[in-house]
Amino acid sequence: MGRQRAPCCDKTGLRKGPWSPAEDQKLSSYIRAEGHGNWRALPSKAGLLRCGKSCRLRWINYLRPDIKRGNFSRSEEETIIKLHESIGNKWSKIASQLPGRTDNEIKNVWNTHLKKRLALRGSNACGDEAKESSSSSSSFSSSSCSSSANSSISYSNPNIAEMEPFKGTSEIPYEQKTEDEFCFSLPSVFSFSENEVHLHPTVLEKISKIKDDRSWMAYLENELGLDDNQESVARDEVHQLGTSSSNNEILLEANIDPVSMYFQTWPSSPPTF
DNA sequence: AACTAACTCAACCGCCATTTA
DNA sequence: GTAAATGGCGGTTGAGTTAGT
Repeated sequence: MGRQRAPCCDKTGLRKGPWSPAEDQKLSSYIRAEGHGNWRALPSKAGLLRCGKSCRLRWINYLRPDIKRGNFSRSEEETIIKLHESIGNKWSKIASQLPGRTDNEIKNVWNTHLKKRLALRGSNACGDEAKESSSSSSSFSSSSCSSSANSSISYSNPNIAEMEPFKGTSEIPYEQKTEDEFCFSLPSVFSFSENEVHLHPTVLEKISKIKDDRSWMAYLENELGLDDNQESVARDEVHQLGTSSSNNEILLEANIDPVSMYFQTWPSSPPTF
């Protein structure tokens, strides 16, 4: 420790910055054919003008076939929050509990959404938190209100290896006590277990947007003292949306190979329909 | 329509841990 | 046992995008 070391590679003549489709294709096809082996040696073997580290990162964070893209589900967010509470910024360990998610992605979600949300939790009541999380671009909102009420997971469990996997769905009855609880429970109404259906990221994004919009509208209507029936109406609409068989069919139809989708749609953004 | 601020996320950097010679 | 090589991790940055004025 503390000893001097050479840089990971000679950076002269190496490309930096965003990866081009051709580079992705080279890297991807090389690793599929040969495996990555020695990362440092890989770029020259694969014909890439990139640092080995850069290749590794690109593969792990983007090209790996089992990568899951799209917004984080409510259960994923809760998992992150709870694991972070237990082990701190151990992103790779947290990522190991979330198949298909990368440490980098989790770190980004934490820094952009979850950290702020928890900060608000500390200073505000649940109502304010609902506003924040509903305006977030992240898919579902989690909250101390809902998670503490519905989770049996110990927050301070020091032994992560023994931690139970979190349920992808949680049953929340419609008889919520407050509008806040109702708003927080909305995402659960939609929780299609990811073990049951494989949703395309773009579909997930659309659904989460609908959910966010509706829960936010329901919240606003209550905050503004609009028709008392609004909440139940919104609740019914939400329920219908979440349980409609036609929606499920649409989602099932969206089971598309993410790798092939990726190579069909450059630049590196989630594919669009 | 133009400008600015805020946000997102892919990628880089540097350090630490582990493996190898 | 030691030093070098390599892999992996977490923090940070900055370009691109979106939202607000």
